[in-house]
Amino acid sequence: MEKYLEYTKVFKALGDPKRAMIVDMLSCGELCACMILEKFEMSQSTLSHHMKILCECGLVKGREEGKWTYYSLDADAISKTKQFFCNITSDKENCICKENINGCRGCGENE
Amino acid sequence: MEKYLEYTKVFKALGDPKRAMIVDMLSCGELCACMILEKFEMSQSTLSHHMKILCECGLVKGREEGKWTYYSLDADAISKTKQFFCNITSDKENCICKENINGCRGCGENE
DNA sequence: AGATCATATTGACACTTTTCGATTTGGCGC
DNA sequence: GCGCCAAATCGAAAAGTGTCAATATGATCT
Repeated sequence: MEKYLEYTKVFKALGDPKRAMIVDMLSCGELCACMILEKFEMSQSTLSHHMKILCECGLVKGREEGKWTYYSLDADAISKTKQFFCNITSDKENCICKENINGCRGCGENE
Repeated sequence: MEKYLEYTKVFKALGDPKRAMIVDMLSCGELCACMILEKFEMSQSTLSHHMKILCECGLVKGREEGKWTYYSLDADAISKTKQFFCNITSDKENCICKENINGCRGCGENE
């Protein structure tokens, strides 16, 4: 159950087009906040807020260097997320849907 | 840009732990709504709302049979989503972050 | 030390989302 | 046709989200 919460946080972060674009931008390497800001019509505080969400879910890491902050993707978080997505979308043994659930006549027990 | 919107809708749908669990449940095969409902502490109207969101983003398909509605994952939507996720998280040519952007002194131009 | 620049934080607002109970719709069996 | 069942829709309340301007923080430069 906590596993779901952990990853739904990541999906929630990606569930905003601007944040998804930011991830896309970062996919080729580190960028400082000011560079990301240039590419969006968005106030500086709004960008900072989006970056915080991306960092808090683990997908992005921030590295401070002097007055600048450089952001980059966290490869480990990304591969774990990919795996989680594959997990919840592919067939497996002992899945809930294979249990015999009583009281639901729509599930094939008495037809 | 529309591509982002299309898929962020999917991520938004997965950005709720209960919906992620529902997807997980459906990963092994079709289930009727009543069976899903049994597994959650959630009102019937709330479940119906979640199923609508999952269907609207394309991840899930509903099939009506008599008074029951059976839900299942859409394999095509899933593989496309996986691909989109891989796309925005992996390195590529001509990425924005490789452009030479003026005015941002934090991006390595004058150090 | 004071000015300036890059970010982060705060507070406020509009908008969206989650949730429920109540109602509606449509199928099935008597 | 009538009542029952499964699911969808409606309306409302509470919580969460995206956004901005204003302010705070903290580093660098003169």
